[in-house]
Formats: sequence, C-alpha cells, structure tokens
Amino acid sequence: MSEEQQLSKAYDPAEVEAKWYKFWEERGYFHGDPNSTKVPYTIVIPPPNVTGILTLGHVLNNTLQDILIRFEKLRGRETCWVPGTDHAGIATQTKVEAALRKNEGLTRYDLGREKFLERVWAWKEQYGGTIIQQLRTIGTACDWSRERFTMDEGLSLAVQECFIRLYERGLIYKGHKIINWCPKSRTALSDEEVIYKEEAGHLWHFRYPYADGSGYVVVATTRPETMMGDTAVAVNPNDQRYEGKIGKKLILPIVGREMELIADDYVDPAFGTGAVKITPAHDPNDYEMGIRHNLKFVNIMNDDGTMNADAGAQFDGMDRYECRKAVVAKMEELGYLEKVEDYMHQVGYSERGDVPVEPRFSEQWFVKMAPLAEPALAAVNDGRIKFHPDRWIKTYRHWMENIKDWCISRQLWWGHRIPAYTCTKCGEIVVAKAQPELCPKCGHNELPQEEDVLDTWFSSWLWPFSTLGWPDDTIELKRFYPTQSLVTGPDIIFFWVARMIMAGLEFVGDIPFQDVYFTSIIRDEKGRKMSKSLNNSPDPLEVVKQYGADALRFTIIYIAPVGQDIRYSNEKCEIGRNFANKIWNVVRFRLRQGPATMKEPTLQGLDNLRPDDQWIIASLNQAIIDISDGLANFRFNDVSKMLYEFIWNKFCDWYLESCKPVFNGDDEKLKQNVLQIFDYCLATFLKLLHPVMPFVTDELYHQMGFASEDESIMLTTWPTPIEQELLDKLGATQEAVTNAEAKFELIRAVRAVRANYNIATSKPIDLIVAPASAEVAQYLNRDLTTFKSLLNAGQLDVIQDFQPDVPCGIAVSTSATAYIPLAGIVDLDAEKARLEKQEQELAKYVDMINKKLGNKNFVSKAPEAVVEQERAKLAEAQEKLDRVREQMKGL
RNA sequence: GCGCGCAUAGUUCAGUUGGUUAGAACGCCAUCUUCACACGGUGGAGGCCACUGGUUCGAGUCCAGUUGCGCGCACCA
Repeated sequence: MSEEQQLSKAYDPAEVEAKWYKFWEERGYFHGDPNSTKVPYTIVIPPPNVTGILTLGHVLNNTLQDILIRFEKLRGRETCWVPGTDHAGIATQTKVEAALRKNEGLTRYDLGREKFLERVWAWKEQYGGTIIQQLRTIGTACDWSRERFTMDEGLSLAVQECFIRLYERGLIYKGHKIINWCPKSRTALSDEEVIYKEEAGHLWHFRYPYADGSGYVVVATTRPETMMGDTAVAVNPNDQRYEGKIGKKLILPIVGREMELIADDYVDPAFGTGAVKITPAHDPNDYEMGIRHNLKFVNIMNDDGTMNADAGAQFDGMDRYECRKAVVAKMEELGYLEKVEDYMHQVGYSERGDVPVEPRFSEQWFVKMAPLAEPALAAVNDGRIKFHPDRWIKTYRHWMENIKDWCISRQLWWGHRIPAYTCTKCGEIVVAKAQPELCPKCGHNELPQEEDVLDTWFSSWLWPFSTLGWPDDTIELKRFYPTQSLVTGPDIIFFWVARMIMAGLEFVGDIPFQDVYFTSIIRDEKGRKMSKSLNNSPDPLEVVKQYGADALRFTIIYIAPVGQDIRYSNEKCEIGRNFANKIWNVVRFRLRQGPATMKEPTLQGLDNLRPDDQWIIASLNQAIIDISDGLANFRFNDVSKMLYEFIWNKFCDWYLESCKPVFNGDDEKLKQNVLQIFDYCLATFLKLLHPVMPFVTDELYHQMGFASEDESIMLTTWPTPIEQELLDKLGATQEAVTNAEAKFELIRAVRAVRANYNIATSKPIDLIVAPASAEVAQYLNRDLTTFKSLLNAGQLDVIQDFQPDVPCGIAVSTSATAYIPLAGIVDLDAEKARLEKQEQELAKYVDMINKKLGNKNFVSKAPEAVVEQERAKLAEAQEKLDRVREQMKGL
C-alpha cells in the first residue's frame, strides 16, 4: 500500500461525526453575529418539550432546518438558528407528579405549590438537556449560545408584557363559560387540545313523565350520568308531536325535580325522539339554551370527573362512567328505560391526558381572538407569508375566519402564573408585573395573585421574538427579526403557526417569518402513525449508531415527498449509508492518484479537454443550477435525488471510469488536466452535498486537502454557475452533452451484447465501430483511448462503412453500429432474436411518430418547435431502424 | 355534513407550467470478486398511470363525475 492510501475500504461514520460536531461547535461556526454586515438569515427552532426525547419527526424537521441554515451560510448570509425548549405545562407536571407518587407516595398537594415547583425545576435540570444533546448527534448547526427555555427569566417577562398589553387593549378577559375540562389533569383546555375520536356508544331512550300524570316524553341521550343535572326538556317549536304540550311540567326521574318542556329551534325534530334533555352545566349547546331560557344550572360533577352531592346521595363520589351504569340500571328498575340503541359518535379526548374531556362550567381567562386574526389572515392572503405547500393556506384561512376565543388559563402549577391580582375587599382586578401594594380602587392592601398559570402556547406564540430579547429593543431583534423560514408540522398550524403570526404582528408590528415549510408526517412501513403503544417508533440515536447521522439525514430527505406522509423503516437508511460509502470511495480512489492538484480547485488554465471532460463540466454546471434552485425553493426531496443522480450516475458511473485510462496512462500533461477537473468536480459536489450530509463532506474535504486542518467546508462559498464564456472556451456545451450521451448509449449497447454472450466485463474484446455519420466518426476519434477503456476493447477500429466478413455480435445504437467478431461463439438465432426485438420496438416507435406527423391537425396546430422535434426524432429512429434491418438481412 | 390530500412497476415513491418510447430506489433474475466501492459493477424482466366521461392536434399531467383509502374541521342530544 502506498502511503496516501489511508482511507479504510468502507466508510465508518461514528468517529468522523463526533469529531466534526465538536470542531464546528467549539470554533463558534454556528454563532449568528448581529454585528455582521452580511444579510441575516434566521430560523427559530420549533421548541421541543423540555422533557422530550428525540424522535424521527424531530430528525426530519431539524434536518430540513439545518439544510437551510448550512446552505444559506455557504451562500454568504449571516445565519442564526435559535434553539431551545418549551416547558410543556401539562406534560411536564404530569411526569413529575407521577414520579412523586411512585417514589415517595406523595401528591403535589402534599408538597404545596412552592416545594412542588422546586421539584419540577430539579427535574428539568436533570432531564431537560436530553433532547438538546440528542439534536447535536444529527449535526444541527444551532447557535447554542442563544439557547432559550420558555420559562427563562427573559421569556417570562415577555409573557407578562404580552398579557398586560392584551389586557389593557381589552383583548384578555376573565369570564364564566363552558370550557373543555381534563378530569385527569384537572385543568381547563383550549378547543385545540381536544381530539375527537369516533367511538361505539349507545343512545339511551328515557321516559320523563309529565307532572300531571298524562304520560311521558321520551328523550334520547348518550350521557345518562348527566341527567341529574337536567333542568328542562326541549323540543322543536314546529314539532307537531308536541303541539300543545309546550310549557307542561315534567318530573325528572330519580331526582324528582320539576322542570318544563320548552321549545327551541335548535332541536332537530328528525333526530332521536325529537326531545332533548337539557343539562346547562354540562353541555355547551345546553348551556346556550340555558341562557336563552333562563334555566337553572346544576353542576353535578367534581373536577376529577366524579359525581358530587348534587348528583344525589346514591351517586355522590362515583366515577362518571360508573355512574352512567348506575343511572341506567336505576332507570330500568324504575321502568323509565324505553330502549337502548347502538350509536357511533365522536367523543372528545384530552390531547395530553388521553381521557374524555368534560364540558365544564367555570371561570377562566380568555383571549379575544378576532381582532388579532384579521391582520394575521391578511399577511398570508396577500403573500407576505408563504406556505409550502400552499394548500395549507385554506386550512389556515378557515380556522382564522371562524376563530373562537382562546381559553388560556390552566389549573396547573408549572407554567407562567397569571399576572393578575384581585382585591379581596372590592374585587378589583389589577394586571401588573409585580405584586401591587394597595388596591388602586379602594386602597385595600390584600391582593392575592391568580393561582392559575397560562397555557404553554401562550409563551410559544412569542417564540420568534421573545428568544431575540423582546420586549427590549435588542440588536438581535433588529437584525434577526423577522426570521426567514419556519419548518414545522402541519399538525400545529393552529396551536402555533397561526398564533405566532398574530403575536408577531400585534407585538412587534411585523410578520414573524417569511416562509413556512410544513413537513411530512412519518409513519411506519405499514403506514401507521408512529406511537409509543405500537412500539413502532425507532430510536434515532440507534439509527445513527447503525448507519450514521449523514445516512439518516440523506435517507429521510430522499424518502420524504413534499406534503405527503413518509413511510419509514430503518432498512431504508441503507440508501444514505451506501451513498456516503460511495463518496468515501471516490476520494479513496482519487487519493491513490496523488494529492489534490490545488487547494481550492478551479477550472483556470485548462486546455485540450477530452469530450468526457467537457461533458462532466457541463453536467456539473447544470447540477449547480438545479440544486441551488431546489434548495432556494424548499424542494428538498428533488435536491437529494439530483445529488444522488449527479454523483452516482454521472460522476461515478461514467466520469470516474473515463478518467481511469488517463490516470493509468503516461501522458503527464493530460493527467494533470484531468486531475484538476476531477478535483474541481469533487470539491464542488462536496459543497453541494454539505447541507444534507455535513459530516462526511467536511471529512472528505479535508482528506482531499481542499481545506487545511483549521478550516472547514462550512466556511467555503457555495458553488455558483460557471460563466458562459468559460464554458464556451472549455467546450462544455450542450452539444458536448448530447454527443457524450450518444456515446454512452453505444457503449451500453455493446455491453448488452457482451452480457448476451456471457463475456465477462473484465475480458477485453475486439470490435469495429461503424459511425452513422462523419461527425460521429470525428467525435469518437477525438478520444479513442477513453472510448476503448469504457468498452474494455482489445482492438478497436472506427470504420465508417464497415462490412463484416466474419460472424459478429451486433450492437446498434443511435449514433453507430458496433461489430464484435465472435468467430465460433456467435449464436445466430440469439443474434436474430435480439435484433428482431429491437426492430419491433423501433418500428412501433417510427409508426407512432409517422401517425402523429400524418395528422394534419397536429402539424398545423402544434407549435412549430414540437413538430420539428418530432421530425428529427423520426429521422433518427428511421435511420437506426434501417441499420437494424440491414443487419437482419445479413444474418 | 364541509374542506384537503392520495390512487403510477412486486414494494415505497418521482414525474415542475399538457409535448422523447412513463422514471428512480428497494426487491427480483442473470452475471462478474475487476487494480475506489459486494454498502459494488454490468446486463435484464416487470406498468390499461384506480374507473368513466370531457377539453385538446396531443392527457399520467387539465376539467367533471365515480370508487377506494387517509387527514382536518364541524357536529343532532
């Protein structure tokens, strides 16, 4: 082995990846400098839950952000990617409570608020860094010096400021409403935190007797346990079945309460029995009706989903589902159960608690959303903010146009405590950053703070500017706001994206970001959502260990179509691993030819290029254009395919093979020329690939000596298209591409003949190539050495009008016919069969074009260029067909 | 009920404004350890582009409808 042979045969990512991340981070390459004169490019990370661990969803999401950041940095922008985590109120508090119960047998109430919060902070310190650390393993170029947490002092001040401003504008209010209540977490939820699941339930038909003994009304319900809270029965005023009965008194069974039969348009006479039991304190629609008809509100449940004393002594303390059974049994026993039907319906579940939510009448804090929504809707409608894919605009628009007030208070301890103080004497509410000494209204000195905290999203919606120092007018805010791109999942378009747009416009007076890229949802290979219960979510860290971070990054981009779900399986990472290995081996091959020709390879000083050199330069130039364009337009999937196509199918399959005879030859001048081009291509595609596969590209950039030890590919500049003048001078033209591709077609045709006769690729063959034209002859003669090498030819002759006098294997391509003298082994039948097949295909094709051109409408209506193209295709195919037929005759 | 999306090779998916004989990856078949790579090379098989109409000289691509699947929103107890 020569000394430059230092690369192992296969790429092993583990060591390389650890080394480079440390190198980049320690040298501060990820830092965004607000004093830089470069144009800024900012992204704020969608903050993962502080207690969370890395999932494939995070990998996809953060890889995309990293690609954008690395690309824009190379393109010369001052990039700043702000990372951080959110405090995830319910999730975190639940976790700590569970641990407390398990380890010490205590509840949060045993500890008290203050002590409990100390425990949560301790938990956060211990486990909170996990996901942040894990993100580093996939290479994210986050500016860690700017890492933020939604409960940080600065961000907490931002939350207070925002609350106070909205309150003063009259957009925050406290009021009694029916809200979604999670009996497990014992807190209010916003409408968005309720997930509806279709469930098989029942429709129970109950008889409610008239007080005068004149029979009964049958009501249908899915929730018998709420009947103790009934204060009326409603029917449609136009329902003839109940004509004359409106206003009659009914006796609520079990309870014995007297209530009225009322009429309301809300009731659908076609559904069930046309009579609805009304429970104003336990159903949002009934609540509205309760207001309209001035009904009594009877709350029969505790905050944990058990029944209270108002439900009656026999049900007091029972769980709501236990009570359901008991009520049904009791009604049946009393003879009031008419029938039970199976019924499919939607049941709202708490997103975090995963238990059915309970509509609950209570006093909460709300944000009036309509005034905030209006400008936010306009920002998307007029294109100041773009969505990718843009169909999400419809979803956004629909939500914004039907927006409801946001319930922001949570009956939790972990979170931002509401900065409101109520005077115990006069009830005056003071909203302020600090505890007021005296009530401004009555002068009383007792004003306890609200016990409740704010919804976590009430801090997240400030994230794009609170992380940059708002409400202070910081240099970061000036330079890095508005941010450029947001990459997130479409599942939080309401929770987060929409609210950030509202907050940005309201508090900073400008949009928070220009582009929103919505990622795919990752499913398993069977198309199921990844979930803990199915145990089908692979651990990304294991995947990284097995395949490498670059491989995972590349693969996930390669399999992620825009706006569609991804079907992921670990085995797919072989795509990325194999690709990394391929590139590794290109460099391994290259280093065997000696050190790099120059430190930062250029195309300067080249002359006398081979046709294949011209072809690869033209192809590379196209790749630069297409890949840059793809990245600038969020077409990540396309970019991964273009990179793969250029590097593997063009550079490795053809160019590298084309270079071998030169590298092994003794024309030193030529060799230097070709090495320079090789290096130029290599350096360029490593840069193009770097945003997607940062580790292996920096490693190889150094292995090649394109960067010295204390430099990095991260600090180089993004390849720009080659100037037209230089392309022309080098001969890297479209014509060079066309000619080379025709040559490759010919080589493939010869290889097919080879395969047909089972002649090993390694065995040289003699052959005669008969070009279809003088131009082709001239082209091929320009570089017979390479041509011969690609064919692995022993003796090669280019003879324009060749007539074979011995039995030959025959390969017909568009530009030439190749004859392979195979005395003794030519199988005439096989030869005939192969030519016949080719003849049939060509004849069909020629026929098709002939028909097209024979169509007067086509010729007169299609654009001239298209017709011309068809004519050219026909001529070419016809010529080829003639040659195939000629060969068939010869057999 | 309203809205959105999807249906293309055995599988997973590309196919940009309508215009080469519809592509890739994986898998499959054959073959080769050849001096970068078997995580590889070479060659090959495999498709009524869900269905029915329409627009057009021309439709996988545009339009309408049908079927099937997925998602979101709103729900009548």
